[in-house]
Amino acid sequence: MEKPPKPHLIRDFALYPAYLNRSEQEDLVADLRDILKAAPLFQPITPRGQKMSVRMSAAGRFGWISDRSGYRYSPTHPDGTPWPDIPDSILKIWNTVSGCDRMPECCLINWYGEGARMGMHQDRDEADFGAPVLSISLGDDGLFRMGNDTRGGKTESYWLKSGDVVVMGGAARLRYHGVDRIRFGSSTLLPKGGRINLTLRVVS
DNA sequence: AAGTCTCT
DNA sequence: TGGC
Repeated sequence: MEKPPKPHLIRDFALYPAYLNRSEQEDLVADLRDILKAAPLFQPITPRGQKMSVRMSAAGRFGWISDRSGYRYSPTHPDGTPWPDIPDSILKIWNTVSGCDRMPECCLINWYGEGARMGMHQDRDEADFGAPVLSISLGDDGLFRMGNDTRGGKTESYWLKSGDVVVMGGAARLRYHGVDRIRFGSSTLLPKGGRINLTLRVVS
């Protein structure tokens, strides 16, 4: 409970650069390996039949999934099994920086390989927008773009690096955001390269 | 109700 | 932007 230094604050979007040091990042990756053994990455399909370029999995009571019948939180992996628990190493980060009294119910795991992107979207499948969304970057640099409460208008871009933590709460909670590109191979954290983004959310 | 898509 |  000693950590958070002052974040860069941009319109209620808080960026904690280098929040995790290298060995903390390595410990997280080791925890993720166990999770992904039980809940393998899958490639979601949008309701209109297009493959997303990121690969996903999750931990916690819910994972976010997309398929032809829509976007939703699901208590099970597409293979039918429940998601693994969110490890304490990750819950600790939530408790230290989220400023939220509820625990996260979903730890989404997004793996971005070479060329993977995430289109601009809002996180709005949750029941309580009072709880923030917390994101942890691991591996290759990713170009994150923040927009506004509606589509269009001016946006701001930031290169997120391994170990960075971002909190979208308050007025930033429902802003459109996305990932425009990955600098594939820019980090040595993940042996196969790529970027992992962990997103913690209260969903119910 | 669309919606993290792809196109300009 | 379009529209399962």
